[in-house]
Amino acid sequence: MAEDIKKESECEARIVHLDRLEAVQSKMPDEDTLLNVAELFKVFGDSTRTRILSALSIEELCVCDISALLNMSMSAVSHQLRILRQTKIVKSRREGKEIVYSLDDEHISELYKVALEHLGEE
Amino acid sequence: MAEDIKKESECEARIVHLDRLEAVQSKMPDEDTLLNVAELFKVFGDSTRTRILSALSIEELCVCDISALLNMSMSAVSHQLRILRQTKIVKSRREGKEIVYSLDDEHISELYKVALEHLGEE
DNA sequence: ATTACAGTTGAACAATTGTTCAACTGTAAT
DNA sequence: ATTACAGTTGAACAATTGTTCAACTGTAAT
Repeated sequence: MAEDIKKESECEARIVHLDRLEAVQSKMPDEDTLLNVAELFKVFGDSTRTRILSALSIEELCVCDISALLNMSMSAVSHQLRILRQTKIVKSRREGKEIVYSLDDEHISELYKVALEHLGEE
Repeated sequence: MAEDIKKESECEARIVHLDRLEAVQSKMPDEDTLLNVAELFKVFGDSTRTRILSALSIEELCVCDISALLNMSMSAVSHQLRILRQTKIVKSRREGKEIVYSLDDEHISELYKVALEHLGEE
């Protein structure tokens, strides 16, 4: 309904094409889904994390290795790995003193590949 | 007792698996490419921008419409559209008093779709 | 028991970022 | 010329975020 849109109490916006708006609104995914999409992309949207994912898409690595590879402190890497772990993008297992990280899902490297393709073509 | 214990370089990291590291390093894309990937994802990684892209993937819209759809000020929307324009993700054209925005590239909606799929399966 | 190592974690800080506000531009109609 | 509208833009502010630092945990070897 137009009720959802037309609510100028706080919003200053005027509706120019009401028909279009209603069509678009009915076809859009719900708010929650879009929030999740944004959240997923946000995790990918940091160069440290992108580099970690790029490395892990080739081979599993321990924190120490990643730290050396990126030339960053283990602490900094560990903080980022926590974010990747919490969003189910990487998983970890202990192996003696080391903790080995790998991608949690093959979907992840696909997303990464699609982005690379997009960049490669312009 | 001034004993000089500290003698390491800037990076504290030790290399644990030199062989692995070299293999991974040679297979990783160059620094610049990874930066671009991160930059692209970063643009997608904001819920306002994700919602704009979701809407534009259905139909082209003017700023006023988007503003009403998202229930946000035109200024806020315009700021985000500028970022999307600068990264070649959307394009705009003037039509009378309005400025109509649309997706610049079909790749964009594909990336968006892959992300939706990923979320749908867990 | 003690030591060394690999990694984690919270607090603190600096840098980045999204939205608001106010002033502005360009177009169309009066 | 003036007015109204659709949109843009820079400065300012608050909120978020990435890295450092220091203290900590867990495992393995002495």
